[in-house]
Amino acid sequence: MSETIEQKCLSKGVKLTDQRKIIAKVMSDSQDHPDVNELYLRVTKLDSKISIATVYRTVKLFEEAGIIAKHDFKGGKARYEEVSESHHDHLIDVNTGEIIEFVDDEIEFLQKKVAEKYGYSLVDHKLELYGIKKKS
Amino acid sequence: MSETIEQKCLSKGVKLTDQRKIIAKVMSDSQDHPDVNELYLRVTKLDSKISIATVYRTVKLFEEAGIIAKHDFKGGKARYEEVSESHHDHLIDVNTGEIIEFVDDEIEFLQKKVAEKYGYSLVDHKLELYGIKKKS
DNA sequence: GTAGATGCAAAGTATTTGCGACAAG
DNA sequence: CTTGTCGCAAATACTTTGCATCTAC
Repeated sequence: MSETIEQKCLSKGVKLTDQRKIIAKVMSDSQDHPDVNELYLRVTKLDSKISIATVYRTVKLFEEAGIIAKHDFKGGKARYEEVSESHHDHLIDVNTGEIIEFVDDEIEFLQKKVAEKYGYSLVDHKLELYGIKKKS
Repeated sequence: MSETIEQKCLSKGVKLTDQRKIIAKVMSDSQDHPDVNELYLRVTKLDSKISIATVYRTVKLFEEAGIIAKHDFKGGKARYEEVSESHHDHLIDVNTGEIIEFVDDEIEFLQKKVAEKYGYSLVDHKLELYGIKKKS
């Protein structure tokens, strides 16, 4: 891990309140992709007085600062994860909800090529694969 | 166009009410990716008595029958389009909101390969590219 | 005739916001 | 100090649902 969320806040001029420190810690410790309510549950274990409004405000802030990433997987709720060094996409098990992170350079390259073909510069992309586990 | 939405309803045993016929027509005539409210506006131009609840119920029904596709592009609202012969993905202009549909067989193939690699059968996927138009 | 569809309004979710109190820089 | 943040509750946006009525098959 190169830079902690707290460090990123400082370098981006985001004021570090107690609540934000706790939310930052919870995000860092999360290996999954929690939604706001799940985040709220984890956060209130560390400080029971934090309100869900603050969690909403903070994830939005962190997202706009490029510190965490927002996903809209099927299910209606926004889910978040810390932005890491390496970009990756998601393979979602439609039965269990389990999420596998993967990288495929070839696909990345082809995406850029498609955008170019239509006269665009790629600024962002979203790739989600939904699958069912094969019996082995 | 091989089969109309109405024909698909019949072959899937979906009862064809007047409201559904109108919603089917509006979907067929739409070349864009309307959200439910936009759909409601278009539908009520043809029959002002259709309620938005029926539009919600109908798009859900059509989606479950595989007749139309639901997308969750950035913006929070679900958006729909008729399912056509050819599968395609979307390139979205982040400035104008314009949506370009594209197909890239190589990417399709690689997606399947990624899923296999992790022991999964691909049942669905979502690929969205977000770009800005290059000055030419 | 009957199971399923509709319209309406009320109820759910997910998320945002106004405001007075409070805290970081 | 002063600007921005927090907690609370009310507000908003999108979507679903209970119920009495109506309609396609």
